[in-house]
Amino acid sequence: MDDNSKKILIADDEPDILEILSYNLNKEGYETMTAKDGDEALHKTKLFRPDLIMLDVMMPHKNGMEVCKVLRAQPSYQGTLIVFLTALSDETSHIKGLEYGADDFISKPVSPKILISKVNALFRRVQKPDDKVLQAGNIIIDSVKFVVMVEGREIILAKKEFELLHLLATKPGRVFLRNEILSQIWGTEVIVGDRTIDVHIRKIRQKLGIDCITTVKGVGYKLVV
Amino acid sequence: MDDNSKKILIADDEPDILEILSYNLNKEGYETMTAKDGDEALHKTKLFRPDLIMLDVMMPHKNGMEVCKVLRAQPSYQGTLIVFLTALSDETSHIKGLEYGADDFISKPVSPKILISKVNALFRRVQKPDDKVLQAGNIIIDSVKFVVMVEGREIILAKKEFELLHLLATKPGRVFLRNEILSQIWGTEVIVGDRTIDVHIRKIRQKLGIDCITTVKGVGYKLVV
DNA sequence: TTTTGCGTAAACATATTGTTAAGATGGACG
DNA sequence: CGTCCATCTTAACAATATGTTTACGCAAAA
Repeated sequence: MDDNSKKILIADDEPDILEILSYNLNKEGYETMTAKDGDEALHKTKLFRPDLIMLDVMMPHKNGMEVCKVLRAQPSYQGTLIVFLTALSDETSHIKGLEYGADDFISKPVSPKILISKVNALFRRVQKPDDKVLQAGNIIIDSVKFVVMVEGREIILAKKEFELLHLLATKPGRVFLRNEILSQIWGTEVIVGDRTIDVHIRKIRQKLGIDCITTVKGVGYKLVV
Repeated sequence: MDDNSKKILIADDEPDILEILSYNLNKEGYETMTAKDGDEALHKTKLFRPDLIMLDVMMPHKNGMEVCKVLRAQPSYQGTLIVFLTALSDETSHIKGLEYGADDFISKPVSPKILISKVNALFRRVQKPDDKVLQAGNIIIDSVKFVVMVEGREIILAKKEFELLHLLATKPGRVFLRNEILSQIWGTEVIVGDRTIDVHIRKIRQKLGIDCITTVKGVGYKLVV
């Protein structure tokens, strides 16, 4: 954080937006680069490995959602922060964006103050070490004791089940793509069938007794609070 | 170094303060969690049972003094350490804080050095002199006499068995990974087979006669209370 | 309608641990 | 110095929990 050599890629088809954003981020000490469409964004992401990517929702050659989906499906970019640039009114984009694994939204027209505070907050959040005790709603996940507490009951999960629930609980409400889950829990070398995740999800639902994991068809799973 | 794993709750409405404090405390080996106002502090205190609570005097939804007063009124939190975060000049807070049962004060802006030394000092002060005798549930482990008491019976364990049980009893409920157990009891140079741990666990279970050690498959063992 | 994606249960495969007994080691002691 | 004895470790096998696949059903989307 003191060495603000964080790299930020900004993708938007309007040159004015690119300029305003990079001007303000540069002033704050961030290193920026720009792309004018989705394909260029993907290409430059591979090249420069930015720490944060700001994607305009509406862009030529792959819109923001598509770029996000492509990136999130690859293990190497799952730690990368992704922020969407949306029109102020656009509510549906927020919902869809979360499903695809966005970390935040910035609405246009952009206020420099909000921009900076959001970006700073995101980086702050990321570098925090993983908590040993997670809480999401009335579920407490204790990695130290290796138990899950639900409504006072103490529930024992098998290892994979525990890991899966723990992953979802790191970002409650956010959807995790099936690819993301696979690479986080099984790693990239191991290859397991599609039904495997379902079965584990089912066991978790069964053992917890409450309906806390929601299926987002065609996308993945998320923990609801 | 010394494996503290003491839990510290930090309550402040300024994110920057939370970040600075938890960063420094984490680096020192403490486990931290945060709250952004008084109500959240109380809630998380009940949930996570921290060993020390750092309260900003000025917070939304119950200020530090109020939180302190609530906690001190309950017997279960009288052993909990409470520290106030105050502005440097604020003399009256010190006096009032002492009346409410504060254990120390840390003035903002916070110096990491002072922070760490104060926190360490507080824990040193409350540390029990007799950790030669551990108790977990109805099991008493006496490192001086080298015996274990279970339900009045005096049981003699072999050296390795004793060390293993003692290790588990230092943190009842916590899961110890097999690797952890190996490095703690056998050290890093010695290499023993996987079954060795199992056999010792078995002997302990057999000798104690009660089922106090739980297997967490794929992870390790823990002592239940 | 056809296709796609997910839920479910049972069968199957695997990994991890429990158990037992048999060497290996080293100290105590005559 | 040799014997006894407790402890530690290992190997072999049994038992079980866990993980994965298969097969099939259902519902919603194309």
